[in-house]
Amino acid sequence: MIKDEIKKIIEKAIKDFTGSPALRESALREFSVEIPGDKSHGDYSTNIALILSKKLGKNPREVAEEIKNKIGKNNLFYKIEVAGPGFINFFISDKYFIDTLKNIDKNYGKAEGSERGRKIIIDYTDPNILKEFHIGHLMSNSVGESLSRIFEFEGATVKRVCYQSDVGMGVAKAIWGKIKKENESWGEVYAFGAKAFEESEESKKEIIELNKKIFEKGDTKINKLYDEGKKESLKHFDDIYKKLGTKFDELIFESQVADLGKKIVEKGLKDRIFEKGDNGAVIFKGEKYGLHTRVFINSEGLPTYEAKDLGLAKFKYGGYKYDESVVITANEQNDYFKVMLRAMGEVLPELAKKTKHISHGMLRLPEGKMSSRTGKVITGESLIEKVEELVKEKIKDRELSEKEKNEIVEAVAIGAIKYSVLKQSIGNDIIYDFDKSISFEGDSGPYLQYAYTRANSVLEKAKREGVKASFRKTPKEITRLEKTLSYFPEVIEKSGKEYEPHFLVLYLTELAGIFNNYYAKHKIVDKKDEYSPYRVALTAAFLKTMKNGLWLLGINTLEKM
RNA sequence: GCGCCCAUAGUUCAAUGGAUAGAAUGAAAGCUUGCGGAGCUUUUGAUAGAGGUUCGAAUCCUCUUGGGCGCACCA
Repeated sequence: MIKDEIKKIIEKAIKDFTGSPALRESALREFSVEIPGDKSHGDYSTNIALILSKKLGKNPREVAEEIKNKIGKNNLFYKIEVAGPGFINFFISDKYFIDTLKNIDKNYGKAEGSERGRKIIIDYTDPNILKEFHIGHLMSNSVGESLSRIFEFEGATVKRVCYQSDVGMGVAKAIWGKIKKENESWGEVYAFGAKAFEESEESKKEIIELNKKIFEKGDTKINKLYDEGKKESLKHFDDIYKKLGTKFDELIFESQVADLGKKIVEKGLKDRIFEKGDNGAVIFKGEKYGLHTRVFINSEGLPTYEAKDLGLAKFKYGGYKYDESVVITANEQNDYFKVMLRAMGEVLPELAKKTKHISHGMLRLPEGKMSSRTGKVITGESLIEKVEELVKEKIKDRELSEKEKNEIVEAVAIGAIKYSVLKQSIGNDIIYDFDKSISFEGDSGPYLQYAYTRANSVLEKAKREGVKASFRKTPKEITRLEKTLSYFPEVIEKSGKEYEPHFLVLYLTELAGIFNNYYAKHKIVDKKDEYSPYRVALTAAFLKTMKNGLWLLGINTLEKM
C-alpha cells in the first residue's frame, strides 16, 4: 500500500531530525498520511510537520520544508509541496497507479492488512429461541457479518458465533402461551405470554411454576413442547441466516454457560471481588469504578445474565484460543457491558483485555407506515418481505424469467437493507426509508448493484466484439477512476481497524459514481480505438473491486437486473 | 434524581484537533448519433445556543436547550 510506503519515507526523513528519540516516537505515533478530500492538495498528504513543530516549538512551515528537503527525490512522486499551515502534499506518478491496476485480480486487497494471523471470535445476531427475530437482530447480523468478512479479508481467522437464550422466563412465557393457544406461531404465543405475565397475577404464577418444570425436565409433555419449539425456532433462524448470507460456526446457548458463570462468580465472591447484597444476592459494586451495581447471582441462587456472560467468555475461549473477542449488541446494553466487562476485568482479566464490545443503534421506521393492523412490532423477516415486495413491484415489467426475477428480488432487497444499515457509523440510530433504500439512484445498495451490472454488460460486449483487456497501451493521463481503485486496500484496512464498515460503503458509493462518470465520458468498447483494450481492462478492474467490496458488506452482485 | 450517548444543508448521512465542512436526495437548469438515461454536468443550501482551551474546534472542556438509552435480582 502506498500509504505505508509514504509513512516509511517520512519516518526515514525525520530520523536524524532535531529533538529527542522519545519526541520523535510520539510524533510518529500521532501523525497521519491521508488522502485529501480536495484533489489540489495532492494524492496523499501528511500532517507530520504540524505535529513535530508543536513538540519542537518551531514554525510548522519551516519544519515542513526541512522534511521535504530530507525526503529529496523519489520515483513514487512527481511533486512534493508544502501547503497551508504546514501540510506536506505528495503528488503520485501515474505509473504507480497503473502498476496497481495491473495487480487487481479477484484477490485484490486481500490479507494485506493488519489482521494477518490473528484469531478473532465474533458474536452477533443473538436472537432468543421461541421469540421473534426482530429488526435489532437484523442490524446486529448485518454489522457482524460485514466485520467478519472484513477481518477475514485482512488475514484473520474468524469464528462466527451466535449466543442465544434457551432457558428462563422468556422461554416459559412462550411455552405457557403455546399451551393456551396451540395453533398460534411461537412469535405470537410469546407476545401473548409476556402480556399475560404483566397483566394477570394468576398467569404470572403459572408461568413461574412452568419455568421450574421446564428447568427440571420432569414433565414429558412440556419437554416435548420445548424440544419441538427449540427445533422449529432454530430452523426458522437458519432460513433467515441463509437469506442474509451468514453461516455460524457455533451456536452457544445460555443453558451451556450458566453453571460455568455461576462458578466464576462464586470464586469471585471468595476473592472479595463480588459481595453479598442484603437478601443474599451476589452483586458487583460498580460504584467503585464510577459505574453502577449489578446482580450476578440472584437471591434464589440462580446466575443472572451477568454471570452467564462471564461463563460465555470462558466457554468461548475454551473452544477457541482467540486473540480478540468481538461482541455486537444494541447500544441499550452499553452501560450493562461496562459493568460486566469491569467485573470480568477482575475475575478473568486476560479475557477481558481481549474483549471488544461494539454496539449499534436502533433501526427506526417512519411512523405509522410499518405498524401492521394488529399493532405488533415489526419483525426482521417482515421487513425483508416488505422490501422484497417493493422490489418485485419495481421490476415486474422487465423482460426476465421468473427465476431471474426471484434472484434479483432477493439480492436487491437484502442489498438495500444491508446498505442502509452499514452506510452510517455504527452506534447511531438509523431512520429506515423504504423508498430511498431500494432506489436505484444515489445512496443505496441497488445503485451499487446497478453500476456493477452495467459494467458487466460492457465487458460482455467487449467479449462479443473481440476487444481484449490490456494495459499495454496506456493513456497519457489517468483519471480519478484509476486513483480511486488504488485506495481499496487502505479503505478495508481502516474499516477493520475502526470496526466501521461505513468507510467501505462510502468508498464504494464514490467509486460507483466515478465509474458512471467515466462511462459517460468514454466509449469503452471500440474496436477502432487503440485505447479500448486499456478501458476494458480498467472496467474489469472496477468490476472486481466492486464485487469484492460488496461481498465485504454481505451484498451480492448480479449479472443482470 | 444519577449516569451514558446524540444534535451538521429542506431531508438522510460524512468529516484520526487541520487546508475552502463533503456526499446523496429534494428543487432549478442542461446533456443523448456511444456500451443498460435506473446515467452524466451545473446551480442552490448547514455545524442547536453561550462561553473557554488551541497557531488552528463540527470535533476537546463548562453551562443551557432539545432528543435517545440505561440505572439490584429480565435478557
